[in-house]
Amino acid sequence: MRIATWNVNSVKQRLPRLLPWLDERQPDVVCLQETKLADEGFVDLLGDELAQRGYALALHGEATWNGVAILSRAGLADVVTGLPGAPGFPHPEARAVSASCGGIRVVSVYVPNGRAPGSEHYQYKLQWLASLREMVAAGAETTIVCGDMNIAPTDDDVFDPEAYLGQTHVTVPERTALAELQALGLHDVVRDRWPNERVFTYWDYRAGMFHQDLGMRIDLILAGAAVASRVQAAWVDRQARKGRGPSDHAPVIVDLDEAPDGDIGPVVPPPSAPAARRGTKKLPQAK
DNA sequence: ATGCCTGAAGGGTTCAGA
Repeated sequence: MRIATWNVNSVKQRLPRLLPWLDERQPDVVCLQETKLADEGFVDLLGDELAQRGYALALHGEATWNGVAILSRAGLADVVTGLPGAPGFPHPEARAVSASCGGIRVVSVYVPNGRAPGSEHYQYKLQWLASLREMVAAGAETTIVCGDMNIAPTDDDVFDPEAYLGQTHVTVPERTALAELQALGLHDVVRDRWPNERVFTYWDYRAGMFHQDLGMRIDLILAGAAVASRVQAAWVDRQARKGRGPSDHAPVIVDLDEAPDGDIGPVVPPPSAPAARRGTKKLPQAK
């Protein structure tokens, strides 16, 4: 089974990239973030296209901002929108949706940005993460949390730690909140697979940041033990960040072996070649 | 000089993003 997560930065703007990407990568489950569309608009825009490809939808969107979804052709049951008890800003925002897909509890999350350390939005981010942890704690073993965490787990996950001093995404409280979530038994499958590689998932649109590979790794797939033990491959699909009209985030993809009980296997054989491996050469750092 | 892009809302500009 192939599971992917992608912050598309507007599903409406990304349609010309999203549909070909689905056809090429053939994910069985897709977690989307920043859909920026209410559920009715989502269905009107691409409900038919997704149905043709065999995907069932779990949507939790709103107009203009945020918005998450799960697309699945590996089963879709027990959909829960939002996080129980999660704070709002000031009202609850569309930042989480969960569903059971092929025996796995899949959670698609778009963690609040935080804006500035110490700000109201930053406190909101930390409280929201505590609510996420509480929900996942109910069954972490068979859960996979996928999405834009808006936290770089370590300094190895940013192109230049000094460039982010005093900013969100790298502060100790944020990293602690992420570590507490992972302490439930969730494995960071991409870092586990590529422990010493330069791996990013987000590059700012401006100033040729992608071209220079000046990015951050903030989109994560965190798998409970029963899921992590099945990981065959885990990688960032940098191809999707190239070319015309990309999102500023790249998809993250994980392939799982069949469950030991034969619960579900891949519906379509996954493509053979992941994105080209990159070298480990250190690149010039931004000023 | 965080607002060098991008997207959204709504209007001839502002806010948000990380």
